[in-house]
Amino acid sequence: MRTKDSSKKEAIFDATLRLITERGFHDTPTALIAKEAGIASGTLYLYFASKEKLLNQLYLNVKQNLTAAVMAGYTAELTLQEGLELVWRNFLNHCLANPVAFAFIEQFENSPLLDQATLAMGGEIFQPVYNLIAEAKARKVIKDIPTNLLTYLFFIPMAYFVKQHFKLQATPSQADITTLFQGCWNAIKR
Amino acid sequence: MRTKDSSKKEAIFDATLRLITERGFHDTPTALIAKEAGIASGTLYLYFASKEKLLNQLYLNVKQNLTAAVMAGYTAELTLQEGLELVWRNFLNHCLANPVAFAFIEQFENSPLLDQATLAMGGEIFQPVYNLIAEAKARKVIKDIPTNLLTYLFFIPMAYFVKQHFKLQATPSQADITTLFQGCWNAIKR
Amino acid sequence: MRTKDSSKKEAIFDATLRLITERGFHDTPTALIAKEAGIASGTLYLYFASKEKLLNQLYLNVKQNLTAAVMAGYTAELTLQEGLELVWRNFLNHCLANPVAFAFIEQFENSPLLDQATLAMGGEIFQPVYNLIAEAKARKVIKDIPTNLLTYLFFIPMAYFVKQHFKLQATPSQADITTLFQGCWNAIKR
Amino acid sequence: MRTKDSSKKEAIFDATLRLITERGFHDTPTALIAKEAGIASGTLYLYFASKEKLLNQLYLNVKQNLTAAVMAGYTAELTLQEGLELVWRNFLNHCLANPVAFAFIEQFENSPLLDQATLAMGGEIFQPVYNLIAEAKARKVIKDIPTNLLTYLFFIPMAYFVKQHFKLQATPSQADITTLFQGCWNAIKR
DNA sequence: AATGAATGAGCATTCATTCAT
DNA sequence: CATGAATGAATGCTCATTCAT
Repeated sequence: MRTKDSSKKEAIFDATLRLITERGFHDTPTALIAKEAGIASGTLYLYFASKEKLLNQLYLNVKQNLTAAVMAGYTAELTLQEGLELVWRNFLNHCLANPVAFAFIEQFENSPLLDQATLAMGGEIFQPVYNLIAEAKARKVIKDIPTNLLTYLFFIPMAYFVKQHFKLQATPSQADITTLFQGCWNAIKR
Repeated sequence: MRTKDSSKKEAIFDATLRLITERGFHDTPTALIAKEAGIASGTLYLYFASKEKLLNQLYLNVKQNLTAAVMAGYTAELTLQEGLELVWRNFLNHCLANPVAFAFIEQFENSPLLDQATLAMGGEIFQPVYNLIAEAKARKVIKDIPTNLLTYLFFIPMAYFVKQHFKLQATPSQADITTLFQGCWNAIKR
Repeated sequence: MRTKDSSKKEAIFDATLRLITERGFHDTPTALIAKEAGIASGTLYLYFASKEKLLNQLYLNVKQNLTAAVMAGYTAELTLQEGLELVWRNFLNHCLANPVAFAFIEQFENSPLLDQATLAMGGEIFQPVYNLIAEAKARKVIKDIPTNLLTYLFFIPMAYFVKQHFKLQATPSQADITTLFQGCWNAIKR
Repeated sequence: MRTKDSSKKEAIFDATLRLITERGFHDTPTALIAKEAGIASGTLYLYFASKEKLLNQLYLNVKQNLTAAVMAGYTAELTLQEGLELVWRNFLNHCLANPVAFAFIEQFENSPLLDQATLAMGGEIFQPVYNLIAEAKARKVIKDIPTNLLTYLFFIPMAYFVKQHFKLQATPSQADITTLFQGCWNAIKR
């Protein structure tokens, strides 16, 4: 008996991520995913119940990695403002370093394949970041307005910025990044 | 007066828009679009060379309507700050009033079906809005930073805000809208 | 005493019989049979060369049990007429008590999976019953017509009767049973 | 526009009937049915919603033909006994002439693919035959026992007889047929 | 002997597009 | 112009069977 290798799950995730962002959900047959992952087409169904389930699990996996990267290096030693900037830059850097992952999240969140349960879990994954925002608000470092609005103002322009660069296959300049951060910060600071 | 042709094209656009946002690209067969548009399935191909072309043309059409709505009511009498707020609120209101159209733009921009030529034309359509931003920048009403960054900071959080409300089927409060506008404005103002 | 092997074979037979009659041939994967039998999917192939072989062997096994039950209690003390009635009622009772087994025989005999060799062996298994018929014929208790016709006339209406009751999940009344026996008997008696 | 030809439905029925009885339900892919029917694989779905629906409709069609054949030539001029014999022989002759159709009915009635609605309709189709039996009973030509039992006693042995001959690819003798009829008649006559 | 992960051929069904009418 | 029947390539998924452990 061969043992069910968890590395195989990773291989499937990798192949899927690459193919989906290159070709879209449609036009990415499971047979192709399997081939790229180096397994037989049927084997995929040993690890995932359906293509849809695979995609949803991949989404969670990618989002988990994103959150981990975003919170990396955060310690209580940092001031809240420093912490927020760290998080903002971590987010940006992770997206730039993993444009495929980020493109997938964007694409999948706008797709009917994302099921409600996964959406909910995806929200929870991001909780650490929301907590940081909430604390900064409580400590009066940033404006006292709804947390979701703070998130939109602080992160979304940057996310869109990254997406545009990915689409155009361009690399953003440090100057632009700093300018953008200033703008995002001004939007929420006290 | 519309010719017979263009009215049929409109019918196809309408049907497509509704179906796509309800069911997604992948679950919207051309046969269904034709049926909803009140024509035979083959007739669709007299007006559009392929499903992909139809979608790209629809995208342009929707974006055109959005731009028109965004610039509605703008006159030289307004100060630039007043003009920007008008434009911002027009954008928001149009999206809220046409959530289907907006959802389609979002979904399509994150899809590999959007071809490069259409993407470029879509950018041009929005030119009037960019011009306003550029002028405000030149007149030192807002920061002197790249126009694209200004656009992201000023519009994108609001667009995302609308999208979230659409997903949750909720109506945003006037208070949130005003708060959000303040944030967007703070991000770009001098 | 059963060896370890034969008990496993029995377990496979039991599981197959139950599953096939519940779900039909086409919806009963070998993997499920193995699971229900408490063995690994590969193990099944240590006992049977293929699914088809398993089914054919099961058919023989079930038919053997049926024949044994049908002849149970038969002794030389009985008159031939009494013997035939005993056999007829044994048949009916066994089928009612084992509707799953009977349904399987019916289903399998009408399936292309039944191979010629098995069909022939199945006929031989029933030989004791044919012998009884033949003897009754020789002793002029029943009509002097081909034995196979006698079998059809005497048994088949009852078999069909049981099948209908199984399909409708109903239990036949004693009155109907007696009436039916009278009919079957009238068909063959001198 | 090509017109939806009803002869195509017939062609599909014919091809299905032949293939199913030759190879069984499994091992008869829709693609093969289509090929044999001289149409493209997708075309089949223009005429039948699914393979299962096709099979159920075919069953009804075949049963209808059987009933029509069974009642052929029946007139009020005949005595009830003559009528019953006509019907019995019609049944036999139709089955012998259309062994494929008969094998299909048998196979399908023992399959989980037969849906409840079709089963019910199939019963109704046979109503004329039941009526004849009921009338003969009322007129005291045959025994006063439940109609279903009369049907089993009168028809089922013959049906089984035909099935055996079909399986063995043999042709029954006139002598056997007459003998069998005598038996069936004795089973139900007053 | 036993396991169960792995295989890959095979199948029902869909759908963008074509074309005879 | 318009129709909708016809096409057939493509796809997600199943399952009997094999084989490394």
